[in-house]
Amino acid sequence: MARAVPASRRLAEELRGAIAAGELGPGARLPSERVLAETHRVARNTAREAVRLLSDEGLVTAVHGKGVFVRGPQRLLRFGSSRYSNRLRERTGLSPYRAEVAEQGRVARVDCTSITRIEPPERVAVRLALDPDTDTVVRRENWYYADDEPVQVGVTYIPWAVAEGSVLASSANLGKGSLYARFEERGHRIARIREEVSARMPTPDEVRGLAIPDGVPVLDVLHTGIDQNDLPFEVTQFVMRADLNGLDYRMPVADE
Amino acid sequence: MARAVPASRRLAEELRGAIAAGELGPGARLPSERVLAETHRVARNTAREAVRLLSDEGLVTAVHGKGVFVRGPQRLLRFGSSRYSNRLRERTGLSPYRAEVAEQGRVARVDCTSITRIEPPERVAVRLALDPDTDTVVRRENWYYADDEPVQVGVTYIPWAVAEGSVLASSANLGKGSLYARFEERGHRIARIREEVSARMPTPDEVRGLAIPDGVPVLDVLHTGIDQNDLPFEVTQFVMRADLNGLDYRMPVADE
DNA sequence: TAGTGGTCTAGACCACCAT
DNA sequence: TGGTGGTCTAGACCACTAT
Repeated sequence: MARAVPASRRLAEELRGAIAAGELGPGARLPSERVLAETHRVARNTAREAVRLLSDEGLVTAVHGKGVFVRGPQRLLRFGSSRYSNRLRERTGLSPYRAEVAEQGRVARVDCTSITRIEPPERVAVRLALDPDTDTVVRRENWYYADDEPVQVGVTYIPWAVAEGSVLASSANLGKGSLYARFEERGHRIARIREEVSARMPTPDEVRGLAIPDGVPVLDVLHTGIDQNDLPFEVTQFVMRADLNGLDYRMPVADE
Repeated sequence: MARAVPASRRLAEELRGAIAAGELGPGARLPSERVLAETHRVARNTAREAVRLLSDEGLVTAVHGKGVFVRGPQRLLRFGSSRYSNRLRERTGLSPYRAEVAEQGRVARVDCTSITRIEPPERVAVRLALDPDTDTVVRRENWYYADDEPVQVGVTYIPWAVAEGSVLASSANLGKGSLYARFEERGHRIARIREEVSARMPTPDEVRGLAIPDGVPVLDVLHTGIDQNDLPFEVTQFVMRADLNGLDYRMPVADE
């Protein structure tokens, strides 16, 4: 005989089915935990456990005092290599983030919350080909919002030799064309990028800072900008809410 | 006065601190739920809740009957555009997956578990520029293992016009050089790829199939292969355990 | 057999939200 | 004020692992 399926899982499966079948569409409220418990003749904790299973899958979100709601698919902000296109930057004067958010009819905001000079973390030093003991970098922390909702954090590391004496090292306001225009003035025109992508659950700090619901992972992207002379001149670590952001890369395949 | 922090969260924080400080290193066993409950003077359910918070963060894994263990960082299998390199394929005869796994001293295995002919899903049809009502595709499902542990699933869709009459449409065993060598024989040499990356929590099916622990998301990669004439000839959806897989892309930036 | 995590009960009180 | 989710208690029994 088949192993018994726990009541909480059966209830979860039933609700999952209702969501998949569209009986509970995006935004719909689930029956309250107490109602679920009563109708299914289980303790409230058991019904609650079922809801938690769905929440951990990212299917529903609980709102204290209001109820549990079905999450709908959200339109993703899509970022790819084109966001670093020199042409795009020169034509629009818009940062790639602003362009993508505007495209979706939302309001973009970017805050530079801190600029410091530090010793580079190990993995940053490696990618910038710096000596972690003697070289320093400028660390710029940026928060990205869409309609005042935080969607990404980016921490950029710039070798001191590159940033020294420019607004890169001192000012939150970078002026027209933003970051990469300033790099170009310093002799570094972006030619190639490397992006190392992984995904993980957010840390408690990230959950707070980005207001991340249960059951939503983050994309962790380590970006390296490389100039016309094959020199890496900038590393940025992006942490993105995975329910609001995606990546869209187009690239040639090495031939010959 | 500051809002009170629930006991379960305080306990979780304490354990998180012990893990971060290295007092509980990778592989270490946490005190049992009953011991935690007694030493912290809370009910077992409360201690259990604390452990669950850590589990949902991906910091620990519970093993029924044995205990709760600290998860260590695992070495990622890294995949990027180079895996589609024609040169690599021609030089080694190895599939890119096998090459990466071998590099890490692990044993690779790939199983093709099904080959069917179907109407393409909407998003596949769009990327292959097919008519979803009249065109059909060959669907090949592949499971990827490292040391007999499942790490990825890939579902490849190939237009019938491309696959017709070749082993692509019929045989799990593709022969030397594997998939892309066969495409080339059919006149499609891979020139560019597009990869659309997102992350999410796994479905219950994926949890079962890939044996995914709690607190581990998946990378969901929609890959499109494009040939020398700018024709898309293949779409693959990869679902990868995010604790074992990463992506590593290097690409030029559009200039001028 | 003893110890572990997994599930469940039947309560209780608190914090948040709408009316 | 009444309904919602959030937290907690003090038990109970089951399923799995080790010895």
